[in-house]
Amino acid sequence: MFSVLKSFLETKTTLNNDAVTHICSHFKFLQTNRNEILIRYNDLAKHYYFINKGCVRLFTITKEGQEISRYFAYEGTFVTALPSFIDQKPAEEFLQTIEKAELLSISRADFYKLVQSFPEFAKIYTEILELGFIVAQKRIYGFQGFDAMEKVKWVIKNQPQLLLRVSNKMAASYLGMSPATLSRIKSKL
Amino acid sequence: MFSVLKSFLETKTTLNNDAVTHICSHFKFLQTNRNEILIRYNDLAKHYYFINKGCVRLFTITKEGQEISRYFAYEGTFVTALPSFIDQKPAEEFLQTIEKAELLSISRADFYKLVQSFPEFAKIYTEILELGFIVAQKRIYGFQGFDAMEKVKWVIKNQPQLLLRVSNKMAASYLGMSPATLSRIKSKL
DNA sequence: TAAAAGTGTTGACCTAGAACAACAGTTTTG
DNA sequence: CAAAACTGTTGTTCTAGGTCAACACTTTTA
Repeated sequence: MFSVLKSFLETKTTLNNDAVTHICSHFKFLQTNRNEILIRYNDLAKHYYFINKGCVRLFTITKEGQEISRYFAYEGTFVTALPSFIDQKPAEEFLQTIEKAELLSISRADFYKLVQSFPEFAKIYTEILELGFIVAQKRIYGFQGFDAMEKVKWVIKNQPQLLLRVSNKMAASYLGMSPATLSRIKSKL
Repeated sequence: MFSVLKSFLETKTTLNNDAVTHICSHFKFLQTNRNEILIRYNDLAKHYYFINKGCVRLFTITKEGQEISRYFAYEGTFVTALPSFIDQKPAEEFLQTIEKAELLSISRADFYKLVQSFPEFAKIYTEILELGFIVAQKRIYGFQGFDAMEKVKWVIKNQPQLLLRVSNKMAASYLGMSPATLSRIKSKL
């Protein structure tokens, strides 16, 4: 049950076995179906989720009612509505499983307690932030000035999982184009 | 000379006077002209800069030779090519003053030494990362699905300094539109 | 398991904004 | 301070990609 998280902690840190077990003990196991909502638009993000299995999506809805995908997270990574988790303001986004998933959830209070108690765990948080920052940067800047074809090539290169695991519709909204355009582009390679 | 940085540290942390002075002693004062390049495309970011006065821009150049602005930083904030600073890989972007500026620079080694020695300074680094992350998020998601007019309104609301201090050309490239389009939109409010 | 709802693909049309160009200021340079 | 280089604005033209619609599949629901 904690094996994925354990090996994550073991490869990322030098925490000993007891510490790892102690950290894991704060996580609650969570089975979900497809399309289950974990965080709603007006919620405060109260938990951090570690993905054991499955795929989780962050998205919003425009005033016209259209879903726009922001981010996809896969097994072996942490995910939450981070700005809300940090500042405890309304998320203004949804967190949703898009496949049957197994998650480990930790409360915000426990998470920060661990950050305070274990410098090695704090390091993981810093890494999450650094990585999140870098991925966000790459995403913005990688797309700037790209036409539709270039965006698709970019995503194939930088996030190869995406087009394979995610529906065309969701991928298209992530890429900022209509499903029709994405479909046409894929047919031209 | 260190007054802006000092008051920044004092409002953000509970560091005592000695610690603040000690931290400041690691920064080197730097006067620059307009349009001076601080970090080049293939450089590794070796310094963090605190802006005493002036405005600093992060940008890249497309293969067609067009400059694309990524980020603008103003007095009282830290700036560098952060992904490069973190990973010590080539910046793949330029850091440039766009006004006469007064900067305080600290070397990467000293910066991380301070992060390690002063938990309160580490907290500042965490805040920089969190804020950087949140701003980047807002920027991506704020723009998603927006047409040109909406982007301009967004930037007026969320980064009011931008249109006032930055040339139309730079602002347009930040917003992902041509200078002509930005000009036309401004004329319609 | 039949009906209903959702998804991917393709075709026809249309529009937001890019590209190009001309010109008036403004700033830089020698 | 004259010439050269840059910037902002506006008009004209052109195109990438959006919208709408039709259809075949697939998935969900009752």
